[in-house]
Amino acid sequence: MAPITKKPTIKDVAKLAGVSFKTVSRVVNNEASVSDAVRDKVNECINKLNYRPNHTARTMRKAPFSLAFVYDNPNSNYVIQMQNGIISQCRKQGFELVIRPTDSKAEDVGKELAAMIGSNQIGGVILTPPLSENRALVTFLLNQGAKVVRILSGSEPPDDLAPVIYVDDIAAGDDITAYLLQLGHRRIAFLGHNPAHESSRGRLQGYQQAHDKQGVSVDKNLIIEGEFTFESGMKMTQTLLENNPQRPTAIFACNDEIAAGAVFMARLQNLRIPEDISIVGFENSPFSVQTLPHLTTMDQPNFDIAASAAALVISLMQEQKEMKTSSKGFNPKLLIRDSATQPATSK
Amino acid sequence: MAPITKKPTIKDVAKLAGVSFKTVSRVVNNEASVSDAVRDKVNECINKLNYRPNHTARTMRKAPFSLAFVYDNPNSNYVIQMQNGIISQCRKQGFELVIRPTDSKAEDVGKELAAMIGSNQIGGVILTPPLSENRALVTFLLNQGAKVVRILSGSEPPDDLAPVIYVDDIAAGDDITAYLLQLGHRRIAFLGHNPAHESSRGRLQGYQQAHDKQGVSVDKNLIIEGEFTFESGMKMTQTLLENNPQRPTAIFACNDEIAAGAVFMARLQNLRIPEDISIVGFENSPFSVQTLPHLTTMDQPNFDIAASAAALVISLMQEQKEMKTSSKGFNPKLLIRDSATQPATSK
DNA sequence: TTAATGGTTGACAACGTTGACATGATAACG
DNA sequence: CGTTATCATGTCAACGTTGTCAACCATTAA
Repeated sequence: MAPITKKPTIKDVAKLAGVSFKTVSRVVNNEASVSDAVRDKVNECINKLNYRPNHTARTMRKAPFSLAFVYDNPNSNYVIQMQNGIISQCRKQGFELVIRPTDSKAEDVGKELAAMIGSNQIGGVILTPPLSENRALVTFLLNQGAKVVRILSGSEPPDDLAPVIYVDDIAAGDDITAYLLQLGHRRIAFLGHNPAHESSRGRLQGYQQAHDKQGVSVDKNLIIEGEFTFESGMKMTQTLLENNPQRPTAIFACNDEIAAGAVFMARLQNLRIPEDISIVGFENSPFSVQTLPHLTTMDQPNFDIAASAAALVISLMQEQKEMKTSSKGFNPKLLIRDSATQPATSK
Repeated sequence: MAPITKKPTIKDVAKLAGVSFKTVSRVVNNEASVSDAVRDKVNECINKLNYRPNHTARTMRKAPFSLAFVYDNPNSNYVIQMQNGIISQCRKQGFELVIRPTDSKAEDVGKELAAMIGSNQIGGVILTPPLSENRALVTFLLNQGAKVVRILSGSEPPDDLAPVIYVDDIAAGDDITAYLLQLGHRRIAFLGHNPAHESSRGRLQGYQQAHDKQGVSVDKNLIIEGEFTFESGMKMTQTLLENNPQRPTAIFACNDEIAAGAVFMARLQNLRIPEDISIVGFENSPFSVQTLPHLTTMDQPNFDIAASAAALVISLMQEQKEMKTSSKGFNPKLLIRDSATQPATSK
């Protein structure tokens, strides 16, 4: 293809087709009242000139066609999955995505985003935890005139501020704990307790709930605090094994990265998995297949969650109404692989 | 902060300050000939109204202030690091980043990007391997009128098509191999050979080169083909150990993920690291600290590489000249941690 | 035959900004 | 004092598109 000299405009197309540029605009926007003959001729000229409507001019005359994805999350896998989900949806609807990583100083995020909204670059924002838990930020963004969708942990939207895509960590924590209990485990450790972390709280609550349902009591010594990292997973496992001479028969790790660390540490201690100790993860991230054996885990459909959030913001941007009722929930599903089995004693 | 009714424009500021809107424009753009008194008053009014220049209108009148980052890479850590580096630079210079993941079908990428360039959304593109190796794509994008910067493996730019940020994998492969040789290793395995993968080729070449310099011959059986993944790292290690009764004393893994897989598998085979076998990685990714011991590796400054690529595209977009000479090279540096030591025999 | 209808099309302004140019005031110079 | 250069500011068109409204033509109803 030859180098282009200048980008063709709607007027160039109009001249070539012998119609007014307004008619071309009508064709481009698929408006009704254009005769078939004219429509065909215009389309032909558009192709001939390789004309692309100027996104910028369009945005100026109408509304922004871009949305922002704000993340403050050390987990690259999570971010990339979310990002890909959002982009996939954006592409389908002709929207563009602008990325905004941040360093958790929520105030600065607010200012920066306000600048982007104020400058008409973006019309909508998708927030993930922990940013999405910041109600002040949400309110602030709404007041700036942006559409906001939050991705949150919970069994229902916490308020009517803005639509929420929620993931039920309690039910999921319950499910996977129930699975371990049903296998016969009675001493199940919980790795990754973190009161400041919404998902961690939810999963722990589900863990507790499943025990209660079965009338099994929880040994508090088996609940270990830590970060959502591989390294922390190793350390927590070490702590767990050192402090509990009566070894737990199973470990519920709060995410796959912790679980991978737990598998690694357990092997270092010459424990076989799952024969000596069962280990389950959470999220179905790439980490879950970076262990031997592969992890039984909860499959959390991040891509779909993100796509669904994107679809929601876009619909908010298109309709002018508020649609506060359009929240949607996702339930992670148990994904059985090879890292959990019946405890030795019950065999 | 109260909900805003309508975004203030330059004219609102002008009215409030009692000057013409052109003067406000001058203040906003930091142009010279504005008296201090007026400048101060205008700035005051800008703050009072919380005015933000409309990015869209600006883009239309001048040139696009956005660039695209195109990736086709399964490695989330890499993508996120690059992305963060680019964004950090963009932010400094008031540019915006648009993300474009793709599924390696180069032709579609070209079309999509052409559409974005044609519609004036973006003025520049940053390409990473393997997309950046596709000269047809680069030429195509240049012909569309975009500025292009490629990130490539090599010791110098391969051509004058467009500026290149290049990472010298050969020198780096040489460096880390030389380190192992200098420790006394004579049987060093190479994991992750992949002729289709530019970086893999370069690192292997460096590996060979270091051996040649020392007059040490390479045992071809120690060069194992595979993917850049944890799982492949495990498999390659297993193959390596099975096929070589005379065990290598060190492993050079083509990246940290492979190395982590190697560490895991070596442990499964009851090998101590580094006492029984030294293992080094490449990239200094998060994987390099997700093993015990932490990996000696080559530190590849992805963030800085990306920031530098971004700075380059932006300068190309700003200057109208071509700047074909502005390529820049990076050399990964040896990062010594705990996974490599002298071989047992030489102790 | 005339008026009303409905489907196509075009003329023009507008979005918010910057660039080119014009104007007015002040300072510098002979 | 008159002329010119310099600085500060303003006026207006333009970027490429869409919204508003008017105009046109062909058909149908009265």
